[in-house]
Amino acid sequence: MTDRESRSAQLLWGDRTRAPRGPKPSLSVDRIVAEGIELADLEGLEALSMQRLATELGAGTMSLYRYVPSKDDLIALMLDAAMGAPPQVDEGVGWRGALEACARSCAAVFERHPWVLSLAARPRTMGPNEVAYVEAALAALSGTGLSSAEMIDTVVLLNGFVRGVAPFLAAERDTDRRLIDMELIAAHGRRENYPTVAAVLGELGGRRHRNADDSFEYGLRRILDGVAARIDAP
Amino acid sequence: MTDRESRSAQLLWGDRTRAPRGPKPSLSVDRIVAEGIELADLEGLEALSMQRLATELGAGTMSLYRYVPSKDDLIALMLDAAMGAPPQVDEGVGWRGALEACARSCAAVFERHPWVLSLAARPRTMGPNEVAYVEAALAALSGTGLSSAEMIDTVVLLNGFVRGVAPFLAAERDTDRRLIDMELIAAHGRRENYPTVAAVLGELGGRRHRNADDSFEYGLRRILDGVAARIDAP
DNA sequence: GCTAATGCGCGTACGGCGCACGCAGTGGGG
DNA sequence: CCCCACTGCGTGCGCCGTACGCGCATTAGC
Repeated sequence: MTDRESRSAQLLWGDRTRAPRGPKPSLSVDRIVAEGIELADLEGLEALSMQRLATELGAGTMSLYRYVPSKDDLIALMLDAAMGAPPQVDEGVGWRGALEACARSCAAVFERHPWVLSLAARPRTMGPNEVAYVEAALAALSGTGLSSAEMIDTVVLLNGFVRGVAPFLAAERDTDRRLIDMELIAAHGRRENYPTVAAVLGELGGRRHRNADDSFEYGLRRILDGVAARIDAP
Repeated sequence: MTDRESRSAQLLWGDRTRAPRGPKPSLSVDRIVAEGIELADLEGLEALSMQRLATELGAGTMSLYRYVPSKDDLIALMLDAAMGAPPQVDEGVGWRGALEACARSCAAVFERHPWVLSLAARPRTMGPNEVAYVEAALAALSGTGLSSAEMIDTVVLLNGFVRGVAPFLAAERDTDRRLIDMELIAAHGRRENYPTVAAVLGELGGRRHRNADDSFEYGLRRILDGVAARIDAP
């Protein structure tokens, strides 16, 4: 419980009621966080500075520090707020349907807020919404007969997959930016170092457009098939 | 082929021979990149500044820019260098053994160089080593009867899993830092919002230490099981 | 060996960053 | 009504990435 994390943890988990003494605040943590998310969505995390954010809010730069202890804490709040609550799962869809719903909802968040990815890639303390996602996934698995360790590992597996593929999906959706730039490789005479890549990409280039959703669904199905096999035959 | 990417692409993919005119350089791109990796390993990416790096190398800050066009380009070079070459795969281990070797080697890199994770989470242009990993994985799958699209999707799935799961593994290895801090949640009276999480974590807390390698192996097996099912029954 | 061309190390400077500090003013509780 | 907790925010500090250009080392061509 160091100072550094207790500050952001207090804001993440504590209530934000303040003593009604003194003048009314003209801003609020929620408004700052919301504006920060909007700015990060529009121009990326690197465009988010306290000065820029304050300007956007029509306030002085230092005024923000009345609400948020540091930029890092603000970003932690933005991360959890951007996640939002996990989806409501219909009864009767089974563990598989529930996990699919969680995974798809999570992937949708990463698509809407790409900057979340680089933040979620580092170890941190999860906020209420993030833990709620874990709760939903664990609850879905609680009747399957998996052990506690296996349940956690399954959630880790699924969450890891969604977070890991998101950059690939983003790259597949973006027709300009190529993760693997075969022209660049060929231009430097390295094409023969990667024969299989060249062959596979060449064959695919002839086909109609690569669909990022297909990649996601393919991976999701393989994972859930593997988990199902484990559940059915322990 | 914008200016911004052609610069780093040139360094990533081009040869680094220089005309032998003028005085001998006292540094080299490789030495700068290596020192940058060491610094990032020891103190994290946020401690890596050009001034700090130059001091570490016993050079003036601006001297680095004779070798590297910008900090971003340096980081791109560090990323690919930190990946290293993919593992040599023994003949006869089959597609499954080869993919396992790639996945484990990749995970080892992320454990040695945690800062790579936050970089790999954003869309970028892959370097020679990264593409070599893809080549190795695709080559392993080339005799399985999967279509080109399915081969790519499988590589994306596996790579996504390894990258997504790495932060969890790091958190499991770190006994202090908790991704889910149940004491913190309880301290704010939110424990009852997450009954399943509390139950599962409580049951696990009684057991001896959580092993990160177990989580990784569990996920890897489920994924490969799912892929095997697809290969055997198309 | 001389000269011109070239690449090198790096000092200086600029704009922007996060944020510590402290001041002036506001408005509710006693 | 007065006190003081609390507000917005101006100023200033240290650090950041890097554009620019100077002085010098080194080599190619003569």
